[in-house]
Amino acid sequence: MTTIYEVATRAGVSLSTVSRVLNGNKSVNPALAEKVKQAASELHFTPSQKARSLASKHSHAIGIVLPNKHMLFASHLLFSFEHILRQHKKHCVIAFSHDTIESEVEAIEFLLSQGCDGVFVTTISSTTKHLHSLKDKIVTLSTGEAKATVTDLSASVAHCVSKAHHLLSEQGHTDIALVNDRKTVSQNETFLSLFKKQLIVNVEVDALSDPFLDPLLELMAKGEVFSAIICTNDVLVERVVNSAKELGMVLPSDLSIISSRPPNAHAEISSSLTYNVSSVAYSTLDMARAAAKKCFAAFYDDGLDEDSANPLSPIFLDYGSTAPFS
Amino acid sequence: MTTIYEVATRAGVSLSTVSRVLNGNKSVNPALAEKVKQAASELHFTPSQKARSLASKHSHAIGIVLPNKHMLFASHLLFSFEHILRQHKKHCVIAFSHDTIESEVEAIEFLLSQGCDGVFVTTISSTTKHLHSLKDKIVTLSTGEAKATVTDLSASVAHCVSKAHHLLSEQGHTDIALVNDRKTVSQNETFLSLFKKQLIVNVEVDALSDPFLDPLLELMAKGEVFSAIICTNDVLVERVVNSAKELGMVLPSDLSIISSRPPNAHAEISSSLTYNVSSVAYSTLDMARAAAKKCFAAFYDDGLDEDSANPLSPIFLDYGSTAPFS
DNA sequence: TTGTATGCGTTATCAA
DNA sequence: TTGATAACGCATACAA
Repeated sequence: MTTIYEVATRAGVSLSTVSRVLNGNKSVNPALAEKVKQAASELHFTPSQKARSLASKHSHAIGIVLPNKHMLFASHLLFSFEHILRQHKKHCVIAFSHDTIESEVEAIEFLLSQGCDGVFVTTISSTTKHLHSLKDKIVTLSTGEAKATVTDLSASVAHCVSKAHHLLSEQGHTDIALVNDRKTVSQNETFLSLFKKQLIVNVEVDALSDPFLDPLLELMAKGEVFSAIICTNDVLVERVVNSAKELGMVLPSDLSIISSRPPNAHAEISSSLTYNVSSVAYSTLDMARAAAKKCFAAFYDDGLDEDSANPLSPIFLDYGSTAPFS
Repeated sequence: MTTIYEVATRAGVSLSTVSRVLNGNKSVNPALAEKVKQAASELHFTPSQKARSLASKHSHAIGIVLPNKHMLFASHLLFSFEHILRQHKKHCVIAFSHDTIESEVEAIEFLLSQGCDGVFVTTISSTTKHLHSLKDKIVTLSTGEAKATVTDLSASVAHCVSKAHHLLSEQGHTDIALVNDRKTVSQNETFLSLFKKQLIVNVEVDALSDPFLDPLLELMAKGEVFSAIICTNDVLVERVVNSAKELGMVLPSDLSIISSRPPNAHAEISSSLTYNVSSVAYSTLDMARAAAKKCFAAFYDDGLDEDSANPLSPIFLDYGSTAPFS
């Protein structure tokens, strides 16, 4: 392994000059700088991360806590996250939480003990007192409404529902129904006020195992008319679509259906659906970008500048399952 | 951060004694050792990986190259791999290759430049000359038959086919057919000799897009009888199953069907199948174990001992789609 | 068996 | 602007 010292001798300067040039922050004589760069490239010099992280405060390693082995969503997020990190010459150390708070804490502590500058948690985002002491080393993906005490990436299904509602409203729909399986949404007065109370069906998550559960029929039983439905879950969408077809409805002209994906779901169409459903969801790329930015700001002094100030916002994926109200 | 030196003073010994106790290799006075452990735990001492990796030769970081964002198989492998690594106090740095050789090389070099002791490559496993120089730092998951020049984990679909054949033979089947989409298998004389030539259907991968392709009909057209079929691909299985049902066959009594999964597929049943198909595949846990073992042996002096010498072998997942021949 | 001293390859702090 | 030199926290060869 070639060291900074060898580069120094070859360039005829001291090692501290080399360090300055390579880190490029301090002012150096351009002529010398050129010499150093030349020598460095000739020797194929690669600074030792080991030494570098010992001498400086940072290891340039960022930990990421992943949920479990079925990481459909997380794999996309991880992919983008790693891509961004590598562009900034930082690397990504992973650890799985096994969907429990204890294991999540374990994973975080492990990553930190391994020298990570900080940790990005994509899972439960529990913020126990245990973690409170190292909160400035943690960025979480907060998918709920409850704010954590750590730096978090706020992404919520309520925002998605809101965006979906907005889109439908723009298309002229006034009677919009909500088929909801989220406690967080059903408690969020702000978003619920967008809907007529009668046009909301709340479905318990465990009730989904009942194959006879038919949200569409439940809605119709209320005797109200509606021209569009927002579902917070793909299974619910499937039920509604199938039911609508059985009832002889023509989609989307008779009924606009839109899926409002939770933040930790793909921003991609579900292959199990027989009907392509438009959806409102967060882009994993956007999330990764936002997460990286938060991490850089929290773990390092110099924040990532880039095209700044684009808050995390749901995107609309139009697969033609909504139509203007006529 | 509490250092080894503080532990030393508190325990009333020198720092080298502390180092010895904590690394547990050299002989130390049990009494002193106890003191040191006590002091260490009282101070919540956690050795700095940064310093440790600079002073010693190892960073205790192992890189893993993942294929792409759709990592269905790799996520399971990663999960198990990380679990094993963490048990041995090593951590897992990831990088994605984007399914090209160039990006794979990039990923490997990046991981190595970040100080990883070695890299486990789960993807293309190309072994260009470029990588040959650092072959002792690379373990690959070789899913083909072609041996790489680096340390590799040999896993092949041919082994799976062989195992499937063996299982069916044990059940009394003598006329076994093979529906194959793998070039590597169709060139492997050893395994093909298990089958009667007439009972082999080779399907080009791109031919799978043709919905009228019916391997079962092709087989039957050969005028031979057979009581069992081995498929090297889930799509093929689906075709065979559907076709068999249309022909009025009762599964599995009329026909045993078994899926011989390629090494880089889940060892889980595919949810897209309407019929549960038994399969022969590698367990991702086994693969992770084997990979970890190879990595430890290649990157560190002390190999992982554990229950040694269990070579990677396909497992049988019985979902009842095979029946004894009668 | 234990303690001392040196080195690992950088970054950071001083003088010059 | 540059160059010595001191950390960084630990492992380890060597001396005691």
